[in-house]
Amino acid sequence: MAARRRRVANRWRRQARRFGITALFVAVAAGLWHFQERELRDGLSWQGVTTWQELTPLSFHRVLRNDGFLVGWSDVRVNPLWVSYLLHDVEDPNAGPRPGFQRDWRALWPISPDSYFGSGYDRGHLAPNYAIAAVHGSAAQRDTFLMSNMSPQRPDLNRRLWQRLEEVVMDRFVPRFGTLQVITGPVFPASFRDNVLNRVGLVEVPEAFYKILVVPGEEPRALAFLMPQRVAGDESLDDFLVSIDELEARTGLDFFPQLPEAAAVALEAEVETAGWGLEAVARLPGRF
DNA sequence: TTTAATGT
Repeated sequence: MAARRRRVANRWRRQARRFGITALFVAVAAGLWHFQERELRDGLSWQGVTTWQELTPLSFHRVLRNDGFLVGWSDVRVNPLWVSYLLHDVEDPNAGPRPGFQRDWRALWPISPDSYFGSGYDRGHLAPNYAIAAVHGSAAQRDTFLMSNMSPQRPDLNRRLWQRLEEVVMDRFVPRFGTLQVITGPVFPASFRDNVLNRVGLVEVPEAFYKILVVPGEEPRALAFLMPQRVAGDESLDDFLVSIDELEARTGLDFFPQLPEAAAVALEAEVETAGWGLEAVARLPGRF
């Protein structure tokens, strides 16, 4: 009788030890994953990964790590709230042929490549095809065609004004400064009714789009644009300059959470165009 | 320098 009780107790002890070892292994593996993931994210962002100022259902998002860029994906708005990437000067910039749009299976909702069909909106890249492909290669280029990198854009914005801005960034600013951190994304209407109803299928339609350019360094400089959906397309780019503070107020995001307060004030409070040579490129004609 | 994308 006593021998049998001892056998049972021993079996339980062995089970407990086995469970403990498994739990320890899982904890260590999760810790290693977390540490490595944080390193990889930090390598794709300047002064910290963009996050919300206050956590609400509309500001909640999760970070999708792609080849060459990060996406702050919202399953509530069914949009990227921001994308973040680095561009640097390359010898012979060129991109392969456009690989075609793909569903992103990490998204909660089924957003297929044809889900904008007949809506009157373009599948607008946030992380751009050409610049990402030229700097980060063809695997990164394929990732820019994931539907998690798209937001509904009016054709006159996407193909004209926004395209001109993307071209100036890659062809003028990147060679001029060597390295550029870019954060870009949509701005949504304040009206809850629009948030719920103004959608292409499941995808909420933004009212505007922002793009932030930062030249990293001891004394970083930044330029920020806010462009509405309805544009003619041939406007001067400097018509759309805003401060980063204004974009943080409109989006509820903190774009550079590790930037010290004094540096943030210097960089974000005012529109400062000195040194960018914007006047020379603000009216360059579109490609299409 | 076809770096945007639709609809056929």
